[in-house]
Amino acid sequence: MPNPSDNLERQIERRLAEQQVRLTSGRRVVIAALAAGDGPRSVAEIHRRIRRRVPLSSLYRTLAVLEAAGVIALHHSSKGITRYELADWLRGHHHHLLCIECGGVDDIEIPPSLEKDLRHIVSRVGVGANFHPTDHALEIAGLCAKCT
Amino acid sequence: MPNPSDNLERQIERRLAEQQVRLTSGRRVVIAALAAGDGPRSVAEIHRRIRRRVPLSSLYRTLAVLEAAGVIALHHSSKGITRYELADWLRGHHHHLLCIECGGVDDIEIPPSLEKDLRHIVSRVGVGANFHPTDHALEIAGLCAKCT
DNA sequence: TTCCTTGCAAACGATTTGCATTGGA
DNA sequence: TCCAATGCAAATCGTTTGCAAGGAA
Repeated sequence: MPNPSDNLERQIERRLAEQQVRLTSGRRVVIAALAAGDGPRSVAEIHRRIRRRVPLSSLYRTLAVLEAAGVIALHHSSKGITRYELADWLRGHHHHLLCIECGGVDDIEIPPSLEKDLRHIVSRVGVGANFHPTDHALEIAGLCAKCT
Repeated sequence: MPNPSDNLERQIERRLAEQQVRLTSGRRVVIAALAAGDGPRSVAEIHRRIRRRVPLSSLYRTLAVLEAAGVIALHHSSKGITRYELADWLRGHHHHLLCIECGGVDDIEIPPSLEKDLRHIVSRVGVGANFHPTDHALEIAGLCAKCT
């Protein structure tokens, strides 16, 4: 039985090969840590999760390489903390829930009908502002289930 | 004829007085710099704009105080740059346009009907995710008029 | 072999803090 | 007056880089 994350890894392998970027063991470790999460992770969180098997400097370089290759994407949230997550084409278009109590960030996929409405809003705003939208993100702040 | 920014300053004075926070000359300078902009400003931009009359360390402290008092709000955008702007209750609820070419960030107010649709989406997403929304932000990335 | 990648340590830029001084309510 | 706010310099934090050593094509 095919494991969906096997498939994910194969997609990433193909992408990196196309871009002539080597998939080394350290890079695999970092990708696995990001794939395991259900939201964007900070560099410090990734570092902790992989139990420091990849030194910080290499971790930063790895993240930069993967971002340039389009495998992961940056997310900017509270307190100037930079977070990374798998790119949309790997994990699907989604939005974020930011808890104002615990500071956590979670991914959320919204139903197609709502996503359609949202795209409609974005395109109308773009026309009105003489701006050409290529992407959008809805960030919802509030209290998560745990902190309610 | 009353100047709208006089009114703004009075609102801020009242708010700070309520919170027993002193409105010193340095803080006035910083607030004026933020009120003059039409989008969130980075610390470096503010520092330049006030011609270094407030040293960096004091500027950081001032921004922290104003944020705690609810007069200004943080905004997180590309490259881990932290930006500040007047709080929503002072400048009205709005969203952001992020240019992927020049890195600029601009404020945009969207028409009430679209804002209503957006609130509707947010509340439906919240219910579905067992999350209690208190605020939302639509960040639209793309090409600004200048960079098209 | 030939580059690319890694690890370490040092460098860097942004932000924070300690402390003595100044200034506002 | 009296405590909060300021300015400076030093400390700290997250991130980047130079360089020599290790590893994959």
